[in-house]
Amino acid sequence: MSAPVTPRLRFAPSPTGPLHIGGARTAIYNWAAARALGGRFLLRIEDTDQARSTKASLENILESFRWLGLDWDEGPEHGGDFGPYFQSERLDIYARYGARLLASGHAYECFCTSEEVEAGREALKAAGRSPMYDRRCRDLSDAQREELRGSGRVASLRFRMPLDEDLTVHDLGKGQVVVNLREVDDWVMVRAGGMPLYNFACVVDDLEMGITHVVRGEEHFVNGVKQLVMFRALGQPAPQYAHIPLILGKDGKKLSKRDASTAVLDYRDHGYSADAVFNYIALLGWSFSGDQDLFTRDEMVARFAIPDIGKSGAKFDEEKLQWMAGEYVRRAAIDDLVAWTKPFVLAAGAVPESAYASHPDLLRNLVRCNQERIRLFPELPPKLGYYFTDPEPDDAARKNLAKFPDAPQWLAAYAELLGDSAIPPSYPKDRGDADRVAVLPTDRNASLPDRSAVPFLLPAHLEEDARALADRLGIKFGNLVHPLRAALTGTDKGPGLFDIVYLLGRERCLARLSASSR
RNA sequence: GGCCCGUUCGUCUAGAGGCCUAGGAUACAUGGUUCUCAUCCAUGCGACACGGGUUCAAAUCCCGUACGGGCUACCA
Repeated sequence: MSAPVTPRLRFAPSPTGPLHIGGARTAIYNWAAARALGGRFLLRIEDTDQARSTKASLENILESFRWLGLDWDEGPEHGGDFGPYFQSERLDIYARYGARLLASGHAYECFCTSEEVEAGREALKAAGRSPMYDRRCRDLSDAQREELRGSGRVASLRFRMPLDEDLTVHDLGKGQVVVNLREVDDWVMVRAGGMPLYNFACVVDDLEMGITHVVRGEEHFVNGVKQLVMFRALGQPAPQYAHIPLILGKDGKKLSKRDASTAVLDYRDHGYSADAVFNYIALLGWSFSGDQDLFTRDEMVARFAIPDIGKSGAKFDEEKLQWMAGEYVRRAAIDDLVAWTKPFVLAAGAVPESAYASHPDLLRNLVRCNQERIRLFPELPPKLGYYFTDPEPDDAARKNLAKFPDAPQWLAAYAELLGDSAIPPSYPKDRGDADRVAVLPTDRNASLPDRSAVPFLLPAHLEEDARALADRLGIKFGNLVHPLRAALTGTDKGPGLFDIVYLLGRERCLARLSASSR
């Protein structure tokens, strides 16, 4: 009996651009599979294309991982026993494998130039056959090789694929697929310059790093075939591959920038909850259960299995992502939500920065009062501005103010009522315990607390008093509330009006009322 | 062109021969709650691509067609 093998999975991006949604989904599935299997998850950087690899892309990928909550056990910044984890630092290892495959006859030197290979392809195409390398260097004699070398040509290394074989591939994503190997090129393993290419380096690393499962996009299916054959040539077992469909845009084609932001961090910058983005991406091609769309990372790990990944392409639907972002906002712990929205609030200048430190409970209440009214973080600042700056009434507010000629008198009456009431002072004054005593928004189903038990009248008391005032004035409650809201907030929508009065405080309310009833 | 894969409400999906007059979510519509908006609740709208088989029975199995996607680099 052989020893149990620790499952090891990897995500192996090339740092040639920001991490995009599709890559993130692949990463999530590999991560979840590693965790579900009780294995290890590693990050390997495939930077053999020196011309296109950048440091900024690497940083972007790592930051995307951190933001999404994907932790890796081995790789950049974490080390590990199977390093180095940058392919550019593993060149000697590739050289060793290249020599070995050359010696065993599984690889051969090719002296063709790119132009010659391309010309050969064109010729085949013209003859109605599949365009591929014509294999003219496959069976060169030693003498011929020396002659080519002597003429100044530099060899690349090609893999000698079987010429005629039906290979049965067992793919965790696609099931059993029979591939005619004659359809597959003698692919280049090492460039003429000596740099290894993807398929070659990938096999060496997956082997050396003990990778057991690989989940990746189906654009890699044929690569998988090449890699399988190379593992066989090495006499080593290949990982289990799962090739999964791509994420599509609205037009049904591979997701592109035309459809939506494709970079993961754009969603961070646009104020989406990271948990929501993780959850939504995970759902693109995998389902938690028949009737539950929202789940945590731990819940996903508890249920995830590679064969359950869907077989057909999923379209990226930004509307559902937004709904999900809203769900996560509504479920968020208040201190998290305050922290997440803070950069957006400050950037918009909606709240003085010092207020976060001097009036934390006021901030909590302000955010809580809007928690069910926003989906993305940038939606919050416009709803907070009027607590700190006198608003300019919008059209709807103006209309509510002008609807009844008597409204100014009603507002004056309300101002008088407020003037005689015990309500908290306005920011930046010290509001004492006001924002701790009242945890807003007010629960309409809660019973009315005793007035003598609290230092200030609570919103529920204020409402009770306002209803009494409306009765005295002989008007409907709504006729008082609508102009009042307009005068106080400059708009016709928002949290419960008496929560607003409470949060606005005495000075601001009275000032705005006197301005409006003039 | 060749090779490979896929096809359930607009979208994401559940469904692994009878539990399906196909379930959930989103979106949309209507109604309810409320001082507004939002939330929430209720209801509605809406799909097994098509054609043949196999079977007592098919969304589920097989074949074909159509449509869609991927690959076809000295990129990954």
